[in-house]
Amino acid sequence: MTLESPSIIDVAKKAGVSVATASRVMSGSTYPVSDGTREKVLIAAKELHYVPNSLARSLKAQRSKLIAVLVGDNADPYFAQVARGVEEVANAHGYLTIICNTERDPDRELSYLQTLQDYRADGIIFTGSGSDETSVPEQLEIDAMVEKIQRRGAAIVILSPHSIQAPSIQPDNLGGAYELTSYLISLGHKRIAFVTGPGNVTVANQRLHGYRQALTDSGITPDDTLLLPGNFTQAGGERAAGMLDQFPREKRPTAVFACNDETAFGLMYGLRQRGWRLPEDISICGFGNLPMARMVTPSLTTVNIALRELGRAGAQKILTLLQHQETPTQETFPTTVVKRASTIPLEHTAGVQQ
Amino acid sequence: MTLESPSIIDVAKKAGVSVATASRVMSGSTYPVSDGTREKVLIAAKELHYVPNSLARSLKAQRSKLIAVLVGDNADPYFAQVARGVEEVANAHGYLTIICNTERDPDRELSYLQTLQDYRADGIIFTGSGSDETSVPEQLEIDAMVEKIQRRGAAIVILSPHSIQAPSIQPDNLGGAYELTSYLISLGHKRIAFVTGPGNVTVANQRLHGYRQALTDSGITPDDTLLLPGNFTQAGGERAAGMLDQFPREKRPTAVFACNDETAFGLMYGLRQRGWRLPEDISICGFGNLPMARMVTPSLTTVNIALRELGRAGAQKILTLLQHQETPTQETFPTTVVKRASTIPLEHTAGVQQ
DNA sequence: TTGTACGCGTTATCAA
DNA sequence: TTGATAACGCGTACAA
Repeated sequence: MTLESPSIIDVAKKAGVSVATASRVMSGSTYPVSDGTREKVLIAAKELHYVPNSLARSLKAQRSKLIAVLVGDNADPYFAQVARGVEEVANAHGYLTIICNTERDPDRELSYLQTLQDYRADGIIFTGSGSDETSVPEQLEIDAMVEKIQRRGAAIVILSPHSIQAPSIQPDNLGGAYELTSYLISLGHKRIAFVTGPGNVTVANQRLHGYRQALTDSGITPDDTLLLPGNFTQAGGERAAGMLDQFPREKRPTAVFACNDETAFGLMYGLRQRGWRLPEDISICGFGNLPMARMVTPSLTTVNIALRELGRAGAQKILTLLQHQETPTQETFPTTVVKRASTIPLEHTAGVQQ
Repeated sequence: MTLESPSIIDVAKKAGVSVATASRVMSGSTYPVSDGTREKVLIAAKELHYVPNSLARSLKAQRSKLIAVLVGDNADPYFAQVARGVEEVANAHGYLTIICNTERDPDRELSYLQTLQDYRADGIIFTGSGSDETSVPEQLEIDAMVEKIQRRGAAIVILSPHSIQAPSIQPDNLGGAYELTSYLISLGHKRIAFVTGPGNVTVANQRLHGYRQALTDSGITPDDTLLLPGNFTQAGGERAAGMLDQFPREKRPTAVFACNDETAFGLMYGLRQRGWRLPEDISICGFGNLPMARMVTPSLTTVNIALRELGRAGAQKILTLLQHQETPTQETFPTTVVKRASTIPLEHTAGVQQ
């Protein structure tokens, strides 16, 4: 019983060959090794239960076989799905996946970038922490860090709008929001409220723009009193429900576009708590098509983003970049409207004179 | 502009000291260094934007500052919450968190253990992949691998029943299920169905035992025709709904205990699809208290497990073990019944003669 | 086809 | 208090 794990030296000794030869066999080098020798080494390795030390290997090779995914919160279903996709592809190619919860805090983001540089992470995937504020004090440092990481040869990919410069795959937030709003309009709705995202997160603003554009294109003037502040959380949705409940009856919107599903869930819950009937009293829709969107009552109309697939695509792009192969700098990821029971025609909405 | 990141040699050169001295300053060693020299090194390091190479450091120190969490699927809210807690504590102590999706497949579990051994992961947290079958062919290999990892000095902690030998923190599944079932009984229910978990996953069986025990203790004979097969997923819950719908009216249960929340969500959805009214036609409860449990309609009665806190506790235990400090081998993690709207007294249930 | 010997970036041991 | 050097385990020029 060996207390220490055996090194390649032990394998070489046991096989009666040099370390170089043993290494060539174990590392799957293309270097020629005679079949007999190869066999001996493999047997020795098996008998010793030899496991190569990835740390040493990485140190030597200047690459770690680590891929990190930076998310706001891995317990948020949106990020969880993306991370799952990343891990799938990473694992299939022999990479480990590191999870980094930034809590949308630039300080934490920067701190993680430092650490990932320390570990010589081969790939870093940003998802969903991008803010409009190009003027956050940390931005300069983050940019510098990113550049440094890229110079080292690591690959960076962003899966949502972000101020940094890197290849990206972006869900079509604007298009999805436009289509979804158009759908509401096609149902007859004109007074459509919008629950915003946190502060100046770009994704949320893209959806807001899509919403506005669709209204304008249909000859409806966007009404800013119908903009309710949210923050991508259920709690934010519940607060919006409270505000909605305060509207004078004649000014009430007949539909609400919550800028993500979580918000829509909270909104539905909050409205029902206050005695509203859904969808009779108001149509509601979200964005993201989380697994629960189908399950809630009424089932939620929303915009589908194939999140797991997005994660997979992101990881693939990292791998492609690491192989110095060509890949588009900017890719758009399609979104599609999913029509369900939470949105109904205006004429079926309660309190609407036919 | 340097293309390569500077090493400690560069720092030493620039500061005009030896590598040893530079290292002593940078690594925060307790070794005495004169203030002047220390200053010089720190300035040089700052100017060069020196970042220590964690790989080399780990290789030398024989520890990686990596903590891995093995989960069935990180997109499952249960695991996502636990992983979040792990990451919080890990990050606060300078560790990176690696996510490993085993898909409950022993082969993948084994493969990941190998890789984690390669990387000299300092801590490994198992959560929720434990099965009753001690006879899976891989079990022997997994046991051997685990022992090897522990011999190396790495810490292993399990957060759910698992066949391997390691310190554990176990949610009180049996107690929670017992209490929850007792609550249903106190509402007057006698015909209580149970939707099981996948195959022979121990967690699910613990909950089943709690359910049975509570029935027996109340003088109700458990009826195996009320056991519906599930698999911890929404789809499983939907299937169970189909089976429930087939029951002859007089044999219908008046309440269902779904052995996790996901299953309960699917069950509620499936029943409603078939025209059932909830909770009037049947009381439903789950297990886990996921964030969505409160938001569904009707809000779900369930058993709370402080999952994020469980993850935190697991990571803490890892840290404690790594410092060779005392920590209980077996800890129980409390669970509490959360009463909500999805369960009602028997006499309020439709079709029940008063 | 095989072996020798060095370097990857740190830290620890020893000597000065 | 400081410096030279070995070691961690691996891969690879270069030599044989």
